[in-house]
Amino acid sequence: MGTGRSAGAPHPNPPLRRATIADVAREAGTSPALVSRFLTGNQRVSEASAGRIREAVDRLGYVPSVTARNLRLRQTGLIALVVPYLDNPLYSLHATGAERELAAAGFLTVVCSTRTKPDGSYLGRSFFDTLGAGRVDGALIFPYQEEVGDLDTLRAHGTPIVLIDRVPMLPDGIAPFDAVTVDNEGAVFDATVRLIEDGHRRIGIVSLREGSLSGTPRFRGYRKALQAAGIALNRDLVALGDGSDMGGASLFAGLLDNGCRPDAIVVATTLQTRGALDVVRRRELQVPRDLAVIGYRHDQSVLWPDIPAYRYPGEMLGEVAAQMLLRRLSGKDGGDVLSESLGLEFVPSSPLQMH
Amino acid sequence: MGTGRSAGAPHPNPPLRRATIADVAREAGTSPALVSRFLTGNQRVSEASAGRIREAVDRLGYVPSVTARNLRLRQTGLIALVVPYLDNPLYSLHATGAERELAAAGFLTVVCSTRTKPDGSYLGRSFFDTLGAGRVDGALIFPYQEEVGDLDTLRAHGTPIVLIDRVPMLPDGIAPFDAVTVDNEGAVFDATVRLIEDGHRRIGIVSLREGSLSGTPRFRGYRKALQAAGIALNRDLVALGDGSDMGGASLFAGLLDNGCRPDAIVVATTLQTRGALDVVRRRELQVPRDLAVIGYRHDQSVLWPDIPAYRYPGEMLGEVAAQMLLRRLSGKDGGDVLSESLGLEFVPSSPLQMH
DNA sequence: CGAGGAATGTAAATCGATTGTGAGCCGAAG
DNA sequence: CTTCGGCTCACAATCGATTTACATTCCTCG
Repeated sequence: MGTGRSAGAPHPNPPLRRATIADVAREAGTSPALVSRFLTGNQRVSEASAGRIREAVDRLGYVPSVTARNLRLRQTGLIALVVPYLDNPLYSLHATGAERELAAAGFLTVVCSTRTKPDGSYLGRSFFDTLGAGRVDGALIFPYQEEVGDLDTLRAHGTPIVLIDRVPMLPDGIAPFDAVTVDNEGAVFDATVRLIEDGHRRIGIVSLREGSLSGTPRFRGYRKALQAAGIALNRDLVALGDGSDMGGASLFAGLLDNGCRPDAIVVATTLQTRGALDVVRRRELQVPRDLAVIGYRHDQSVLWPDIPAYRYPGEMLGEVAAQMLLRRLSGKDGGDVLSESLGLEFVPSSPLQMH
Repeated sequence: MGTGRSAGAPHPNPPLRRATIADVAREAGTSPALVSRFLTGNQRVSEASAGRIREAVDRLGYVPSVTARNLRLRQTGLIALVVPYLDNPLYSLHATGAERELAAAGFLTVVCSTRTKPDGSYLGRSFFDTLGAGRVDGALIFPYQEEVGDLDTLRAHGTPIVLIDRVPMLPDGIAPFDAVTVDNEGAVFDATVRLIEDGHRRIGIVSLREGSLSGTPRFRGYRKALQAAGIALNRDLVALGDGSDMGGASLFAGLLDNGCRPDAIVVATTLQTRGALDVVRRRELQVPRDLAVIGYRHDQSVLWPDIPAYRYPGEMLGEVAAQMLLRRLSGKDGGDVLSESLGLEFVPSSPLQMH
């Protein structure tokens, strides 16, 4: 068998060689170990050495190699933020909140859109594979139904995960994932109750398909509120479907046109609210005179006409999820699943109203 | 001096040890080198070995360590996307476009908001320091004036950079950075010309402060169009200032109220357009009957009332910038600065109009 | 049958930082 | 004067993959 006397790769990529910890050690007349200890603060170093090292460091302009550090420490300093796509204010709000927290803790945020294909279809698990390969230290995930199986892939790799907004059903019951959710049931319940208290009886709802991750709780809130008030559920007043603004517009228009004559409508997502308001404007309806409407909104949405709405706490969602993940990474928490639910604030009227 | 017979750190973080390339080699009865060669495809491997390696790989569920690979190859597979903040549709559009391209090329996108402090002030260069530390292979940067000095810090580290949207002036002239910019001058020029052709003479403009990175070209477009038509510049018709929607609203309202009686107004940013339209609605102006307005928009903005506007190519901006960076990383390009300017498409009316 | 060359394979050095183990040195205690 | 304990510090192993420089085969051809 071969003996290979003097082999080794000299310089695969020799451009400007940055100073290494060894250079610093040499410059300071000490050993790499000591430099490392001084820099990380993991061990006391005599004032004399400390001074010499400090000097050497800025004489050489030394900056430690994060990659080398990562290899040794078996970590990456990266957190993945997995969302369907970023060009929706909702998700960029998540990103904003999460990134702020993570950056403060010294982590970089990697964004991963799972639906960037032109037709908006799912990218597939290849995606989670790259993430699972020790590529990131943890992940914040806004789950879609399709991702469920792949989530398990990731977890099998031991990557800590926090779910954002909703928690999907796994075939075998509830998924034991940490999660920060939103109390959509509560908001829709509250909205419906408000309308009832205002004297409305024929209350319609525009929301997401029942059975979908986000649709079910919303519809449940609606149903419970009616029930509590002793109002019978009228299927004609229920318009569930596509969550886009287009979808919201046609569902809303459908309610106005199918002869059920609602005197109030709850629109249960931000995009659908946008679409619904478009219909309101186009038909020149007077709200709330002709029809009372309560919608959903986030901080970036401009509501016109200016209807009351429940504010989706997007940024805080990202923030809280990040904090939860950081806690988990610190290993402070036991084995029990963490979970938190955020409420939606009722905003009587939109804030961009003063001039 | 010490002799240290048997030292070494056993396992700083011993949880579930993933299979390494050495394990695969052992399992396949060959050497790590060969496995590496097979996996990277850098060298032909006999069909026999290939088969055994393939088998070993999936028997062990081996996934290469990206970190180790990165250390050896002196790279990170990471591209930073530096924007002021993400909770503005504009920037999330950049992110969308960039991320799609980068992901396709096997890079992860790291988002870095430079203005996440509660008061929206600049995070400071500490930020660029972490990036410069070989933390990323390249960066896409949406530059603000304040970042200019720090940009140089980054470049000194040798990190390839592509600027998005605008290129800042450096104290010593033009910055030799690759960049993808937007032809704002052209758009505003075009808008003004359109209004002139429609017979308007008292044409106002709402835009950003002159002298600011983005304000100057816009105002220049406006000025040139007037000049070309032989119309004198009336300072009363010029409202430059804050770029937020609030700012746009008050600048726009100012033009209506300062006695200059404009019969048309160009609003030169997306946010300001949003604010201006808010004023239009509030005062129940009929556009374009009472006043002609041409604005800016991006794919996510809903314009109401429905005025013509120039579409800011946010997503494409991110896309093109990413492609440019990838080209630069591939080393194909020479030393000359790359530069590309994207036009703004004129949209006579907003697309979300059918139902 | 032996030389020459292509095809495959292997050992070991390397990327750059972290850390267990023990060596050297000092002053204090016996 | 010896010994012990406490501080500093240095050595070398390690994280896991890549790659150079050889070593081995295996053919083919003179």
